[in-house]
Amino acid sequence: MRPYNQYCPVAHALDLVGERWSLLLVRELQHGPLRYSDLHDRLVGCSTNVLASRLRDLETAGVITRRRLPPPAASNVYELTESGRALGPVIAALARWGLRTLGPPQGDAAPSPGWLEKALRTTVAPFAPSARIGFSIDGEEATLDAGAVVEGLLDEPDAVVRGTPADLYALLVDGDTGAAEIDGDRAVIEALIGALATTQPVA
Amino acid sequence: MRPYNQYCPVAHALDLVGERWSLLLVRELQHGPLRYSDLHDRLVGCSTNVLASRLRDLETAGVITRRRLPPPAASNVYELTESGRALGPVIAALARWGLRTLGPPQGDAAPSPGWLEKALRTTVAPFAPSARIGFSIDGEEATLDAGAVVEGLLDEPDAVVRGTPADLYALLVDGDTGAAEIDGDRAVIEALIGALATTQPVA
DNA sequence: CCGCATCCCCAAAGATACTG
DNA sequence: CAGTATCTTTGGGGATGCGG
Repeated sequence: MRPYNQYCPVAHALDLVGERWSLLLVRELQHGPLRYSDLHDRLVGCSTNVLASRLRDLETAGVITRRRLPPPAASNVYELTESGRALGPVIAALARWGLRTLGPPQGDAAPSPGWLEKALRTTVAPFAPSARIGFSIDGEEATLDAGAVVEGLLDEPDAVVRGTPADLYALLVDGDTGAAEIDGDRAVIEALIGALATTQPVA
Repeated sequence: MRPYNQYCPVAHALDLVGERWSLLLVRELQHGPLRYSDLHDRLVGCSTNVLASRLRDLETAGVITRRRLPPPAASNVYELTESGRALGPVIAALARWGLRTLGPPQGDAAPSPGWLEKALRTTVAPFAPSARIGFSIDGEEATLDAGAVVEGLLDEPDAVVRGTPADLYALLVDGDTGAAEIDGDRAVIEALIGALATTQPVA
């Protein structure tokens, strides 16, 4: 991309990660290293040449690293550098803003495995209260435990939320406590909703 | 821009403000409404057709509004909507990440009027301790007062920082307390540096 | 002047085929 | 699997024009 040529941290950041697909690529790598074809599968619509170009640019920018796995798994994986992981607050801020107008998930949406864990990690975890909240949504299970997200339902949660993706959206975005089934301490759920509703984040 | 077609808040946010110049345009409007030609002057390199296109798209997206000033100042101004103002955390997160690799300002840089106030507001204010810190940098004066930024030097500050833009950069980004001249309570300056450093590990 | 719309040109994105 | 090569299409940059 042609640089903006402005001495401004925002412009400089966009010089590095402002191109099309760049931040979505970083988003995919936030949950662990991936191979080229994994990335190509997840970034539907991103053609191979564009993906290769972005990987090169982001490596030059110091955001990602290419690493060759040791035999017998002789393949390359891409992973975030420390600088790339530092983009977490940027992704989270974008996610929270995007939620304002995203709208609830449509019924025919078939999310990919691990979607719940990733969704909680990027948009909810940075603002979560120090409680243990389990989620069982449409077959996926994850637990928000004092700001961290783990797979499955941990023992002795303060509360557990069950329902569909649309129920989860209604609960966390609209604050509609009637949609999902809530077991346990409803106060921690209210606290979570309140934390998400306040619009002064960035952790 | 062609949409990403992903049910993801990040992708949706980028569908709305991910195009070239969009976020820089929002950045310019963060400190008050501006006219078309004002924006064109500040976004050097953004051609007129692209600027007009972005303004239309952002208005459609509900991020900005066009308003006709009453006579005799019969001209249009553009200003952020509530949704546009909600992009503040996104801009701030990008700014903080961009600072990691931006580097100190070059000597021949002639910043625009009000740069200090804007810089403090976007990158420093969200993380400032509850103190009154004055800044007198290269003729510009501003005060950070319990998270708010005002023009000029307020009375009875806890501390005052004086120096060049490069000194300010060295102080706030590198944590180099030797560059700028610091009057008053150095502890609040240390607290500010600490608050900036905790969420922004400099490479 | 201010606020764009038009036109032209080139760079970048999308799609597909192909190769080590 | 991990890209490169090639082609087409879209979008941005720059200049100009033009009505209010």
